[in-house]
Amino acid sequence: MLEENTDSKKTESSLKSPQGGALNFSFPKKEKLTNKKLFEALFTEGKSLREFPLKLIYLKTDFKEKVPIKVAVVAPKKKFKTAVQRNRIKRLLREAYRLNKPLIFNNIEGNYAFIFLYLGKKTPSFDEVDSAMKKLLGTFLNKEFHEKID
RNA sequence: UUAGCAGGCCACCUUAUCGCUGCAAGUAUGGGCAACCGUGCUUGGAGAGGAAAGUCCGGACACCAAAGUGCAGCAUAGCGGGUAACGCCCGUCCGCCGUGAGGCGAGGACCAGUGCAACAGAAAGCAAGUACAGUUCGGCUGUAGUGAAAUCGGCAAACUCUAUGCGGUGAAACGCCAUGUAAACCAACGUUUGAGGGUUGCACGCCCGAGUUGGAGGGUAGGCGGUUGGAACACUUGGGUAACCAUUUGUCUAGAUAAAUGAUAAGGAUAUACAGAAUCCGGCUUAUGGCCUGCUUUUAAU
RNA sequence: GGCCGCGUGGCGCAACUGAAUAGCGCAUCUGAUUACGGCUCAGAAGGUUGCAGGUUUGAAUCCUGCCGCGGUCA
Repeated sequence: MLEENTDSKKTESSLKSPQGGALNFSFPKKEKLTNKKLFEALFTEGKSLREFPLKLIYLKTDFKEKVPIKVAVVAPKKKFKTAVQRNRIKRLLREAYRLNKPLIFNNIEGNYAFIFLYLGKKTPSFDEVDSAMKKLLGTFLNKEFHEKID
């Protein structure tokens, strides 16, 4: 089932998938993580993966909304003092996630909450964030998804 | 052109694709007698700043069931004007700085009272008195020496006085809805002869008042309104030295809530400073790229 | 978003009612003592008082503006 989906990513059949479509690059409000309790749970119980300059904290949960993943993005205030820098980083992370969504959206079962942390010291370019995001999502899939199959 | 002074303006732009947040219209669907409301899709149009910042002043607005009186406290300080108001702005006098264009100034009062003055110096504020000279011979006058200041005063960004102003708390204000033990249990005090609470730091006064406080144990920390049309912006004419005021016509110009402006490609120039609204305005201060205009000096370099 | 508080040698503090030399403890360095080290004793170095202005004869202290850090709220 899942392998078929990855193979037929760019075909028309996957566009009609009930989960929102493989080529759906949208990032609506539903897919944002807003619950305070979930945040706390993530920081205490969540597992983490690193791919410099990014860090992913994730946790398997259930939501009321029919969305597979909820995502939040963090830029630390200690390293980046101005709001402009923090906004810039958060926008880049969000954009990178949005464009790489199809990598994981069709290969996942259940609900996950994600937090992306930025660990670098300087404001990055989009290419850096994008490549790191791709690697990070790949390792996430390998860990969670293949371990379960085995 | 370089240096300096003052004032004003702009804040990379255009197109395409993908994406985000409100608004309007249409449409599908669910609910409702209906008005409408929720969700999805499509189209159209809008979407951070000159400082949005610091939170340093001044207001609007909201609440405090008296928001009252007195004391305390705080702020301002030539004079005149502007303003909703101000510690802001304009004009002007004076003082200081600069060759100059110009800039800066908490700039009332020590003949109301209290206080302060290290070192040096004979003496630093009930006075006392060195040396020399002069002399109308009166411990009268001058000079020297110390010091910021020597019988003349100085210092109120010393207490203070004078004049004027200020009630307090800030959108996490405040109103409504939802959720949930729970009109649960134990102890103390009390029900008009009043426990306790509210009311500005204190006192008085005033108001509310049948519950309040503590223990043990537990619940929610969500949604809607406030929330963007305003001391608004642009322009016409008139008044005023100016700040500004009056007036004509026109425009609608962000409303997020883990928090909306980004990515990619192409072109103009190849590079883009400081920096992100959070209730809203008027200022001040600080950060910062570039352009334009007028003026100043020696006429120094071309 | 609002409201408070604090900045003094490397660290923790004092001097804040203006007075010329900014003090104390720990740590550091040098010497003495010891076979060596510690303890102890003697001595030394280390400060733009967070920064910049102002008032004053004189500022860590008073005033103004910045910078940094911390706390608090329904």
